[in-house]
Amino acid sequence: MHDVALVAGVSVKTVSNVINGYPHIRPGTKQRVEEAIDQLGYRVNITARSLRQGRTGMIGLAVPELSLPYFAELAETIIRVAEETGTLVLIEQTNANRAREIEALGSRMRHLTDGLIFSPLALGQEDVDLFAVDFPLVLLGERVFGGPADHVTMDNVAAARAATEHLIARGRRRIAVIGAHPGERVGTAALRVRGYRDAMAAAGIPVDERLVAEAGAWHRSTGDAAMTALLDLGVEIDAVFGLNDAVALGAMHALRLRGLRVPEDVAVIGFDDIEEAAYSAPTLTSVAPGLEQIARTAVAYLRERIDGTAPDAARQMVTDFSIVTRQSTGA
Amino acid sequence: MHDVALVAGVSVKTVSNVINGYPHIRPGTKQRVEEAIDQLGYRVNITARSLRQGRTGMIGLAVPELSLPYFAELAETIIRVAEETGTLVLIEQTNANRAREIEALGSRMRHLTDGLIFSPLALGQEDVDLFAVDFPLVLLGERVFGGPADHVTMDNVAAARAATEHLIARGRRRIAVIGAHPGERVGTAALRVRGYRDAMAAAGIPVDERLVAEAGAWHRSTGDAAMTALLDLGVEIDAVFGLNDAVALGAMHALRLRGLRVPEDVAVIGFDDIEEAAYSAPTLTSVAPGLEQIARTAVAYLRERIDGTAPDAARQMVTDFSIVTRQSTGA
DNA sequence: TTGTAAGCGTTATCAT
DNA sequence: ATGATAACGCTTACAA
Repeated sequence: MHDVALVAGVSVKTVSNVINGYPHIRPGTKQRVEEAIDQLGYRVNITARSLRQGRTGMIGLAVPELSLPYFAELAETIIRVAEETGTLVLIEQTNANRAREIEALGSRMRHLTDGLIFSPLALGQEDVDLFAVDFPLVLLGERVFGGPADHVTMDNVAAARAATEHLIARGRRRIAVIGAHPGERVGTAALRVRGYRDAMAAAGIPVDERLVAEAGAWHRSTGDAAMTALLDLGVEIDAVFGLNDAVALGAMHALRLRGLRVPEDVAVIGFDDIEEAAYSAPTLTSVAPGLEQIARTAVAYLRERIDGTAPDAARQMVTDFSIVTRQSTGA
Repeated sequence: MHDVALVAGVSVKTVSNVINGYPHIRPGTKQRVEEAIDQLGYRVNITARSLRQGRTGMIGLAVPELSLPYFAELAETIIRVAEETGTLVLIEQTNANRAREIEALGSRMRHLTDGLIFSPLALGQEDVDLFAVDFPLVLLGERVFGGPADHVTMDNVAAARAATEHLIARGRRRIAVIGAHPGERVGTAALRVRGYRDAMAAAGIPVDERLVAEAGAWHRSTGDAAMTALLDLGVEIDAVFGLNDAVALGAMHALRLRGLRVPEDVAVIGFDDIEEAAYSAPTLTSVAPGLEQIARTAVAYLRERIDGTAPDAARQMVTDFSIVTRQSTGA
């Protein structure tokens, strides 16, 4: 910058003014500076600017793992949306590990990012105080409610209820749930199971507790295993509600191995509407969470916190959902 | 840091020494400093350190899009591996767009990262000069060979040949290829098609050019479309080689719609061995590229360039591959 | 409209 | 073994 000033015959301050679009500059001066910048191939040093301004222009995104399609799609969307305001995204993978999630709230990425979008999977309601941090924070998901940070979530109970009603409307009554977390009060699993129970109760169908199957981590493999265990029980099943698409896809895999047809013998619905759902065999009906809306809201909330234009009180945004009907439930 | 020095009764330099593990410090001094750090909750300001050292401890990763499973898994692995040496990863999505890929080589991320791992999809051999940059760069993939930067690639010709031989060994002769890029000389598609032709020639099977189907972007949707077009031609087909797993999965989807059974009527093999391949219906045989090795090599190469311990000449590493046999070819 | 000077929080140099 | 001081490259008061 010093060199540019020298070449243009101005001071560094004027160079800085030109770079930052300060309006009151004589056109001739501006042009000379810009020529000097081109001539020298000068680029501002973001690190120095960050140090001076106390901001880096980066935000953090803490997710369990990018190899989980939902989080890959979430990251893709957040990076794309953040870029619209010139914000870069630093991704941290927590592996849904408690210690790593706690670390994400105070790690090295702090002081390097202006704020954090955090999707916890191990921390829960009992850890709510950990989210009272002194930097801009937006929480995603359903592990924590009423916490001290902005929160973007969806109405999981209503969405799960709608998913279950979708199955009931197609004549299914022996509906299994895969992915429950027994003992959990809040949290995605608990809320979705509650929605399932609500729908069953409203339809007057008693819930066979054997059909509520646990699966800790929501992967294809755990869905596969849980479904297999369920089939081994020998209980009658005519539908499956996978608490996310991965377990639903794993469950379909297990059903296929047993020679059961989807949807003729067993209808299957998932949750997340990942891209894969549109290409699985059969294609998978799923609850679409509106990723774009989630991402836009989260980035906007965080931006407002960073800029200091947000209200003091923590906000909560409940995003929309819809059901995308595909072959696995008879489309 | 100033405050810590004050509390510990030492100079800032000593605090810095303690933080950076400088060996010649009296144990008592060290302890006082550490206590002061704890007491004040002090954390070093990475931005200031970066400014002073001229390094940020971050590297860039430019990929087409995280919602493509292969690149999500690649990003997952690179982030994990980089973390082992305390390196953070800033991801940039180029959307396989030429302008954005060029920008990735000179964007704002420069000056903010110590180097770049770049997987180009639009730039090719004719752009080789663009890769002669003045910062540490490691290229991934097969778009460019003999360029001025370190390069991690696999032997695509051999791998594609092995994939084709896998099909031939199972008695298939009418083998379609999906995902060709006509007119391309180097580049992933061209190399894999060459491997296919080599295998066919070695087995004495003439190549029916109608079976070499184009698909520009390698998505499930384009694989689906290309397969459908191929079936519309009415040519006989008993196997499909999808040039990546996404097109192979899309092709399986199209086959299914036409009532063709995999593998009985048509065997299918893919490329990349993404996690989904193990759970598709049927499960998909695929060429596994050894992601961990690719990631480790790329990060190590970049690290050595950054540290100045790499040789002057550009290096090229050819990573291993293997074929994972699954149901789609009769496992 | 432009320039001067201070300072962001570190680390490197050089003393001591 | 530790300290004083000068940078790193930029932006922001404030002055002119």
